[in-house]
Amino acid sequence: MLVLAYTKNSKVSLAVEAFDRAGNYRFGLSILSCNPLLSALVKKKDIGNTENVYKEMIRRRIEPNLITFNTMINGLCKAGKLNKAGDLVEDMKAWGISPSVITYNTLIDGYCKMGKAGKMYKADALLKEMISKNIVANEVTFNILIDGYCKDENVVAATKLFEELKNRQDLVPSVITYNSIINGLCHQGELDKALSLQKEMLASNVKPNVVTYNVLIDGFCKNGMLKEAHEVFDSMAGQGITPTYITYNTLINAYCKDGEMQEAIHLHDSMSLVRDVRPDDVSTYNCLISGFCREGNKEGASEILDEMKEKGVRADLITYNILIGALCREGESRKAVKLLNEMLEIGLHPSHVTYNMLIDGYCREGKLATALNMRTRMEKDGRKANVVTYNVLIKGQCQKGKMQEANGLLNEMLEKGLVPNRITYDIIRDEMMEKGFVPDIDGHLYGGV
DNA sequence: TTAGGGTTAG
Repeated sequence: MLVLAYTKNSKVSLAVEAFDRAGNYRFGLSILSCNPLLSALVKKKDIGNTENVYKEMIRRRIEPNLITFNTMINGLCKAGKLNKAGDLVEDMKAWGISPSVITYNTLIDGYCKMGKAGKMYKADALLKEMISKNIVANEVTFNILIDGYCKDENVVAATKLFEELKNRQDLVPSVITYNSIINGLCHQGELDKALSLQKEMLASNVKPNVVTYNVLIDGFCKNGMLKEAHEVFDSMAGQGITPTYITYNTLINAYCKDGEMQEAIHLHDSMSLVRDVRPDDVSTYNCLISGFCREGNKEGASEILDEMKEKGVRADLITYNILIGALCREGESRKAVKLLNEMLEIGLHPSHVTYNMLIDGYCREGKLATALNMRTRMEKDGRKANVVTYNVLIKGQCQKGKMQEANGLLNEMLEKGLVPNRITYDIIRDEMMEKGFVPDIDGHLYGGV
């Protein structure tokens, strides 16, 4: 009972401890406590403990049910462990449990959100497999695929599914469907189409929500139409929609990127006048710090940091990343490493972004050996080198004229199954080919050059 | 089980 009580009170680590103790004292633990605990751990993105609790459940012969498997598969997908998630589908069958529409939706979403080429092909294959097993796709299935195609910059495929959904007798598009497709259109710069879909929502009795407005505001901002973005923002009140801190962050960030720090600060100040909007979220401060750093205004940035301290708002991973990035770009990698150590001291786990910026910082200063040491440190910290890491290192080697070393890194990256992106090709073209060096790597790379 | 903002390489 203790496990469930702690889980319900969001005391997840205490719940895990109670779960462990329950094993030793042989207290009865039922699936009714285990499933919520697994679900809470997944929500906390604590995949390590999620997997441990699951293994322990099996060891203690607590029989998993459909919800257990769906929760586990969701957790593994969110952690990017798609293969393990697939294995669990086989496990559940062995337990005599058939995958449900939720199982398939979860897996399809996992593939949709994976950053790999051809992921939508895999997602579509899963959809076909699901249909072949007479499991009927629901509105969520459509939403997941529509969003996946939009993020894959294939709005045509997304629109096709959207039309299919509208033609179905048993299903209707929801606000989430519309938001996904409006977001996709915004990213393609098709603001007119996005706005007409917003009108279509009203005609179909689907009420736009704050996300709809956030997406439109961001769309206008990212297409350099700040005035129009502000107009959408101003129109919210008339529709009875209250902006959230995300709405403000979107606009504040756009003004920061436009170099209009005055307007950004003004917006931040005005947040405190709106009911239910917290002006002291760390993410809003991050927008402002990033804005000041971008224009090289150190005083501005430290004023914001001081204000955060005054108000008791703690810097997070992204705050540190912004500051580390700024120092690295200014050739102050040593100071940046001090911040890296500081974040470790206060218990913040540096991300790929943190390490990649530091590696890039050293490369910019021509300190290639130190850059490679930083990669070692990164991997010791459990962050595997990714495409950005290799791009940065390859460029660093090229700029020092070390073409064989650059080529070696390129091969290494391909051997690890990392997929080169547009920037990799730009580096090869601009740095390698330009210097008359022909990359001595296997054929599949040339397709994109 | 699904949608929105803030940090990296050009």
